[in-house]
Amino acid sequence: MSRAEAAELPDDGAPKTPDRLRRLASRLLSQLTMESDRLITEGLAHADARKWHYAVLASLQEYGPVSQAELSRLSGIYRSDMVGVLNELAGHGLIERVPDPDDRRRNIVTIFAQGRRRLHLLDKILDDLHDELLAPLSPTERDQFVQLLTRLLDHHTQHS
Amino acid sequence: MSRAEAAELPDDGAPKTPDRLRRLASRLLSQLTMESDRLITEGLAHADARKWHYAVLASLQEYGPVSQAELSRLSGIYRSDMVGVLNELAGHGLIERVPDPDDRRRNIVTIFAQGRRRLHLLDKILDDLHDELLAPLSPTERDQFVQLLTRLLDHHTQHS
DNA sequence: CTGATTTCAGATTCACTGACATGT
DNA sequence: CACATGTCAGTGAATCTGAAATCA
Repeated sequence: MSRAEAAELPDDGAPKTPDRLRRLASRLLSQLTMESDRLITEGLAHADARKWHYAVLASLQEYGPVSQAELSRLSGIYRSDMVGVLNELAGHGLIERVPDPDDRRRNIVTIFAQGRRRLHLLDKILDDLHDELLAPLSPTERDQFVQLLTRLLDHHTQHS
Repeated sequence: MSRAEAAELPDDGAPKTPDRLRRLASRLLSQLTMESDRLITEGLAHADARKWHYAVLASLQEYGPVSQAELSRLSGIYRSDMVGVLNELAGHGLIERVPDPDDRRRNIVTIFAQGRRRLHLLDKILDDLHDELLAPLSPTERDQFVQLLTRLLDHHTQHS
């Protein structure tokens, strides 16, 4: 903490850390996310899958049959984009979409056995990919990292 | 090392954490980064600035006059997109771009006094925005967070 | 001739909006 | 009437590719 001022003696103040750019949380976040997205997207592509496929299958597995709008909220996909994802999943025989007799606006989406198998496969793939993503961190640090991310995200999704 | 097999016992197995979706580091990262980007972009927009402006000005301040290609490496902007950013900055009288007499392919980019003033302003704005971004974390935790991000990013930019 | 620099023109991807038809 | 759902068409922004002109 003693080497970088002086750049502007009199009235400029600004004793900012020299390489402040490389410590900006927002920049680190977006750069790391780009690497992460690349890694995940490529990894899933080898299995001919996309991350939204996983998000939808996992949500279905966890919450049982739900409407598309509900799925949209659970998985974070826009309801306009959900259509395409479900078309792909249904095209591979992983899910089924049937009209809800109780509320005829809705489609009820159900996961098939084959979809569950697919989910398990993607689970394994994602495990490996996250091992690669978090490689430099110890198990404890990985937990810390996820904890910190979760708290930040919760804070920002609550206030909005 | 002891929890994740057994996935194949009778039929469904799947002892996966129930809300595994919400613990996936990659998902947390991209979701948080979206919030972060929104926050930063909007905040800077109030001062009629973009994040690349800051990145370029900060790089210039730190490394002195450099060529555009060098700036591109330092700030992370693509060479192709650097042109537009520099045009904007030059249009506001914040920087200067002159051909290098020693290597006539290059332009040498220099920051003006007004650019330095602008940089200090953006520094303050970004300080506040990061305070908002990291609000739920204590000072120690913020350091931890930045540390973790840095280590991860270093690891992945080295291996590629 | 290989390779670097600035620049432009365009592709691609993705979150996001708006609107419409249908139904509650 | 206001509001929710599924669908489609399209915008805007940002990353990234490719190539041309100039020069080392």
